[in-house]
Amino acid sequence: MWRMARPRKPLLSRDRIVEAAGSLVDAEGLEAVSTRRLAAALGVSGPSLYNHFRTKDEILDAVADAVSSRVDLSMFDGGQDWRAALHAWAHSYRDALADHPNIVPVLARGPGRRPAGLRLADAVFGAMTEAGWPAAQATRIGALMRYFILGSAVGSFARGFVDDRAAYDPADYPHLGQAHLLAERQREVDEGAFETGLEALLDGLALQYEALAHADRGA
Amino acid sequence: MWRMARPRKPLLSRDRIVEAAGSLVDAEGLEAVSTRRLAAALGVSGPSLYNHFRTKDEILDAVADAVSSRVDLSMFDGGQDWRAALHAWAHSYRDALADHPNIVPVLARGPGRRPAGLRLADAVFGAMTEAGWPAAQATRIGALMRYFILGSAVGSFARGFVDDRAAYDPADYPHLGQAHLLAERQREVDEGAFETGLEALLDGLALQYEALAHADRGA
DNA sequence: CTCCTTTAACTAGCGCCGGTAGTTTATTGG
DNA sequence: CCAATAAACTACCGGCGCTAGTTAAAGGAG
Repeated sequence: MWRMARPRKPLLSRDRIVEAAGSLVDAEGLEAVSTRRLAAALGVSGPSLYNHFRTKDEILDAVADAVSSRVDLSMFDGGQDWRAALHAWAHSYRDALADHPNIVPVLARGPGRRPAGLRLADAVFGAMTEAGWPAAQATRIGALMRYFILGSAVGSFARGFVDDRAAYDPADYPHLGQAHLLAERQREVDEGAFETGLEALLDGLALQYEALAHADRGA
Repeated sequence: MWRMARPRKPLLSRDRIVEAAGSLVDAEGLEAVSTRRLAAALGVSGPSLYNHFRTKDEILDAVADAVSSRVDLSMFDGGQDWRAALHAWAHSYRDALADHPNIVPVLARGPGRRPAGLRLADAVFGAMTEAGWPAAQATRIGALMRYFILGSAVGSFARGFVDDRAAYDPADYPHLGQAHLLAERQREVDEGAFETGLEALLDGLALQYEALAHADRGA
């Protein structure tokens, strides 16, 4: 028999680990990811992962960052209207998260030091100040957009309901008579609510923006 | 020595367990809660908890539901304006979550079957239809408010930044020169962003509401 | 009051977890 | 060429959620 030591070609790399971890998270959820299972999927023994990452959390952070890095930021480059850019960005952001909903809780731990997360914050802040928003407002816009998008991804509304009429007794919940129907229309409900909320948010911000422009002229 | 069997008075109750679990979550975070640690805090052996709950998740769900149940819903009873009611409700909801941020990820798993979560959904849906919103829109409003509030609680924006100028190299992030300042103004930044976003959301919904009334008159 | 079922505590232990220590051997830099 | 480093391994540690089986008190049925 043979004692396995350092192989001629490395079996692992950070990229390979992140990719396998991402697939596992997508396919089976966050709780299903253990270092042993991940290692097995890579054809390797558990502790080998620790030659490439210091902790399991570091691996998950890298997976989350890979998702963030897929968010399109190009709309902030062109001379696009701030509102249109924000709208396009929000959709790209949400789509990226909706493609990988299981990793969202990790993403929610904060833009922190993950480079792609920071790149998002940087791009939106830069574009808003460029468009004439004061710095304090630009910061708030970055934050509140993140709230809304993250919230829609982490807390699907419709997903929480069960397709079972009996679960929502009208004596307890007088207005939820149709709630069991939400279960089967999950995707549609969540997408509609997202779009409605996004439009409302942007309409409201546009109102603020106009007031700001007025105040400028007045001064 | 003595063999401990059934005590004269029960040492545990669901309420006592939920309360202790809530304190532990608040004080040390979700990951710090293990059934053994929780049991120790209650002066009891680990498996005893399973006489009162089927799983650890059930305990955490109960903690989350207790937080939800602290959200004020009274503003939906009085004949208050839908907008004012929604504003007051959103603040009460956010405050409840901000008081116990560590349990929010559990809450995010969905309004599901947790009774207090359902009560929230029921109240806001009922109030919006009462105010004249069509059912489909009322559902969306409930969902999108949840997105925003949950997102603000689960994904504090400012909390993610580090009070270290060097962490945000202007070569990588040209607009984040002041980002390290966010760390110390965390609370202020998140509260300001929440209020700005909430106002924008409500302003935008009011616009839609007016358009709706117009269409009604037109028909 | 007695007896029997149920209840609420316990101890022992299973399989899995994240992570460490120490070993082996191929690669790489001086 | 040789020393240092790197990348795999095996063996293990303490802690995890949870189950099984035990014990004795509580509570209801006759």
